[in-house]
Amino acid sequence: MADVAQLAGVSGQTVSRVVNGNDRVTAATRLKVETAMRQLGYRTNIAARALATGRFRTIGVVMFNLSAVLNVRILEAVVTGAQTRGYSVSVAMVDGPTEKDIRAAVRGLTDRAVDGVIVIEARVLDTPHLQLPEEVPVVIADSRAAHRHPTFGMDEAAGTRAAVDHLLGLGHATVHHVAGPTDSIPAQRRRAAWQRLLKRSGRAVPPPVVGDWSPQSGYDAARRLLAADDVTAVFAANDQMAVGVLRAAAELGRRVPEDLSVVGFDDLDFTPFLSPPLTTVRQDLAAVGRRCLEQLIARIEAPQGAEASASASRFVLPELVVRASTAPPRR
Amino acid sequence: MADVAQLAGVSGQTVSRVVNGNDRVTAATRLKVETAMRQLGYRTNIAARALATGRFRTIGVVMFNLSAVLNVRILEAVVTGAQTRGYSVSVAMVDGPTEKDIRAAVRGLTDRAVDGVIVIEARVLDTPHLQLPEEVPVVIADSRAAHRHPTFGMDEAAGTRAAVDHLLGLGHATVHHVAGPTDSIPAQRRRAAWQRLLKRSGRAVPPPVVGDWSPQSGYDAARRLLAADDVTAVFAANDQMAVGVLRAAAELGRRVPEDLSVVGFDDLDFTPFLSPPLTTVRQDLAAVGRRCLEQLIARIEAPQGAEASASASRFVLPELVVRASTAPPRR
DNA sequence: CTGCGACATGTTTGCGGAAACACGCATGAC
DNA sequence: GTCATGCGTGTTTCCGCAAACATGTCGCAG
Repeated sequence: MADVAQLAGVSGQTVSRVVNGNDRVTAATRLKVETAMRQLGYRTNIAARALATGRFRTIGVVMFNLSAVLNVRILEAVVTGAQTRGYSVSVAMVDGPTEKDIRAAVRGLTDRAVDGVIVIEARVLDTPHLQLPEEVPVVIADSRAAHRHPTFGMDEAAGTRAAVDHLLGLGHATVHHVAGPTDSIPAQRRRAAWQRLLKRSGRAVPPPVVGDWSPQSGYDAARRLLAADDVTAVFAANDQMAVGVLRAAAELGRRVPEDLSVVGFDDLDFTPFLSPPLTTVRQDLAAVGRRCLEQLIARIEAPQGAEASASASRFVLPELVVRASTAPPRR
Repeated sequence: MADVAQLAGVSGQTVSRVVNGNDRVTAATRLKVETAMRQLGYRTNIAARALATGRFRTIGVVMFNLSAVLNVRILEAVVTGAQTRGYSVSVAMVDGPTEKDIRAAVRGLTDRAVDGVIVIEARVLDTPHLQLPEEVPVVIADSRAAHRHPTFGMDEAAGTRAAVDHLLGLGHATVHHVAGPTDSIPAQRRRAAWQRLLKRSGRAVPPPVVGDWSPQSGYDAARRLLAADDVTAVFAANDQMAVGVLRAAAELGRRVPEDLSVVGFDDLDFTPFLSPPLTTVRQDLAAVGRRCLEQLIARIEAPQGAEASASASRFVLPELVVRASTAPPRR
């Protein structure tokens, strides 16, 4: 910076002013400085700026794993959004499902210099109310609102209702459920909603079979489920497991949808091309990512009193996509 | 830091020594300092450290998009690896496929303070030899070696050979190809290898149908391909498109594998559960990510003369997984 | 008993930029 | 004509840490 200042015949402070946009600088001096910067290939050192300002223009994202396609979609939305707002994104992965692990990850990130943190899918076992250190603003991408921080997510109950009502409306006596892992919040909520809906309709609530989101676990679950031959409708907590269910049905000679209706969750890109095309629940995860980011940046840039802006609806509504894997039960 | 120093009754420099590990500090003073740090909740300010040392302990990753599952696997490996080595990871997404776009992204990253950059899938249209600014070490995750920077990737030719040889060995007269987009390097290489292999075996080389990696494009391609009824074997450049092929075959009444053999590429987690389970080529992308990271960190930490360590094999060998979507042609 | 090292610790300085303040000059009101 | 005002620019200082060098202390050999 000093070199630029000297070449342009001004003080370093003036260079700083030019770099940071329009403080009052004459067009002439601005031009001189800009020319000098270009000649010298000047790049501002962001460590120095961060040291002086206390801001990093970086946000941290905490994730549990990147195998879950849906979480990646949130990440993608956050990264692209952040980029256009002039922020960069630091990604951290956390191993365990406890609040302690998350806290460690967030600490690692704040040590590492971020202005704010987004936690994607707060899969916490040990506490229902995630509370993180207050050093920087935190926003959580999750489907329950119980955290101490602003939270955005899907309306899991609405998605589940769409699926269950669809099957019930088709005439099925009840709906069996292949659930996600018990330490996953979305899985918990889908399962709870499924149970509540069946009860409310006065249907039998068969014991759910728990999977781990993987196709293999869906397959295993279905093998167990389909041992009984009165099962006519299965709601899987995600599409991957639904694929496993479809496979098990094929192996057991149960035709879908004639003998068995199957509904998934997520609407992954290949689901329309399965045999049969899968009826599933579509979620707009990118919207969740975008909202998290907006909220976070709002908090970062308006340190106090930014609470008011919590107006935007916190939960995105999913949408049932009916394809060919569901039909009325044969009688 | 000054507060800690005062509380511990030592100089700031000694605190710095304790924080940065084992310079020679007495166990006693180390203990005093550590106690003081804990009492005060001291966290080292990494901006200041970066300013003083010129190092950021951050690496940047440039990606084209996060929809491609395989690229995400590389990212995941890089993030976890970096974390254990004490580095954090900054992700940048680049929109366009040209070298200019990539260069802009890398610049953005270096402006943003990274010690090195990993470029995942250098999808470049305008130049076969990607060359990036030399300010920091760059490593490329790609399946061709022509870049000016260390490169790690899959052996696309070997994977393609496994698939094509398998089909030819089964007795198919030739193999049709659903290719990936023309601006993708892996797609180009798979297509070129496929063509070369057919020629070398003296087989007819049918015109490939180009898709965009999506299941939909695979479906469309197969509809076109299967209009002719002498097609007995299809090699799709990725699993997603293979799913589309499977679907099209089902709709057209072609049984797989009796009437049509299909091979995919990637071995996504759900492929064993398709109907029929898909024969495909498995790639260990995590290994690619790990090697890129190792190489990059080696370069970062040994600024000069690190060239010698290019010994590790640059291309990971994929592996054919034979399942139920391939069979000898009916005669 | 002296002197030399080795080692633990303190002091000084600088990394590159921005905030706070100081300064000089032109302008306009009285 | 004098003085407050506003604006562009320069000066000083500090952000928090680590590198380089300086200092003090102790042990041990001669």
